[in-house]
Amino acid sequence: MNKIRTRFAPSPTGFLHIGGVRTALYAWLLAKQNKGDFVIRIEDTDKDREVEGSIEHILKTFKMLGLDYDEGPDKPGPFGPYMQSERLPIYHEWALKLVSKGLAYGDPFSKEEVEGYRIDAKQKKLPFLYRNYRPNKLPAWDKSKPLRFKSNPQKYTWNDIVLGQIQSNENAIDDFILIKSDGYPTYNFAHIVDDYLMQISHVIRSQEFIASVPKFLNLYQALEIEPPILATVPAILGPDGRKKLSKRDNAKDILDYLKEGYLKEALINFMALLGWNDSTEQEIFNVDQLISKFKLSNVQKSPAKFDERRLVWMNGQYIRMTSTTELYALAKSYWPNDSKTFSQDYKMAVLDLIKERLKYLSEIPDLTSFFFVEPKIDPSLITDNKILSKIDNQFLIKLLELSHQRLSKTSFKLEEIKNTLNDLLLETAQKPVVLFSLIRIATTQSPASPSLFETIAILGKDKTLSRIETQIKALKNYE
RNA sequence: GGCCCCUUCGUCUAGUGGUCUAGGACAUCUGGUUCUCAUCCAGAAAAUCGCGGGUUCGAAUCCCGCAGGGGUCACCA
Repeated sequence: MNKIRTRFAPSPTGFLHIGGVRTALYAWLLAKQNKGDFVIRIEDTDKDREVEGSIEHILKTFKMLGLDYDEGPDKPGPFGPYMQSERLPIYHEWALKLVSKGLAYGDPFSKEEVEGYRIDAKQKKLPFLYRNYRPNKLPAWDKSKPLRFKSNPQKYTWNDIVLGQIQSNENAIDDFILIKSDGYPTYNFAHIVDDYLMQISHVIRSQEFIASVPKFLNLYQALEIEPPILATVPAILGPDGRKKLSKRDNAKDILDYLKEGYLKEALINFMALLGWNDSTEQEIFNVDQLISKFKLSNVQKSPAKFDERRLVWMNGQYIRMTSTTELYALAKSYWPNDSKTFSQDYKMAVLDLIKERLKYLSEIPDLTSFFFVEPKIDPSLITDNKILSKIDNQFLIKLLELSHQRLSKTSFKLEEIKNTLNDLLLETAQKPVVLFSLIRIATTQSPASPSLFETIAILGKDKTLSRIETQIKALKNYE
């Protein structure tokens, strides 16, 4: 059996979103699973649509996700170059093969004329078929006009690993353009030549190409080459479920997810599961498991809507599975500026504490600011608190004073803090909801924060006590 | 309009003729975990399997129609 070689062939028109990367991921998984090759080929045959910097951006996305490629524009291999714009002579050579066989001809019509035919067909509610207008005597190609393929309409039945058997009729076949008048090939032509020359075994692509497959099959026949194995992955729809995810609307750059602190393993797991599962109830798969379990034949036929909440959940799962040491390394660039002067041990302890409520790393500053900066007193935390607001101010002050006094006598080890405050609970006959909430507010000035004992243990004795003092003063000022 | 593809809880999905009065996960709701938020745990609600016929003792699963959705019909990929 020939080596399995898959490819991802983006055009450099911007960034990659969930949909694009998922298609690439499936191709990558298949290659890895079979010890094959994964190739990146840049389809830059439309100079008008090209966006500056896209290629670097796309390659960076692969690198950041850890989806390594064996050959690509910046990774030469035996079948290069991997930029279509650098392969123009190859396409011309193949085009001439068709010309010499009488299977390609110079387009005799102007753009306007073709457009006229198209409108005419539309008005008559007929499919527009260029071949109906094809002259009997094929015009020669002088390269100032596009080169068209002389199609040979017929029915096709082919097998798609995901979709199964697909049939088409003659109407799906038409004379399409092989080489544009600017000398660049069209996608329809270039990808077929390249996939063949690059010995691609499996072409995995998204659904919008399915309608063109009969045309491709017709061209393979004319070129007398074998088509690769085809697999069509379903589209990914936007959250509204109406249309497929697109850059125009809501789709986000994968690199942005990475920047926000989504872990690459979570992103990969999530994308893999958007349209694939291994027929079990397992939801969390590490990359190795994905490689060994992935099967194209298990890919869903119907399109899936992208629900970011599931991604958020999954990222949380991965954050919790990651050791704090590892997470600390990943989180380096996310700490707030004010944390600069604090030690690694301190930050590590903070991270360990907030880890279980972290959804993505860019939440770190919001969740941790009070560990690094003296928080501003926020009176509403008490006045808006259902229970504390009903308690007499004097009594709150007294509780804080007692807490201050008792805590000041301890060594501030976690166990001791715990015992001391529990004792105070008994002594003052207060419920945790009163005493602990009060101290928590005094020390964090935050509506939500990690558990009290751990929080103040990390904060340390000095800061804890001074913040309680500050709160007492503030309460006294309300008098 | 032609051609092609798709159709199970709000969402991602399991399911390949009987074990399905349809399972899991996300989201939602409720309760528990000495304080808030979260985590975790337990539980609830949530799909008459797009609709209509058929085949069969028996269908989400097979067949036929229909409907809805999507894609495509570029000198874009």
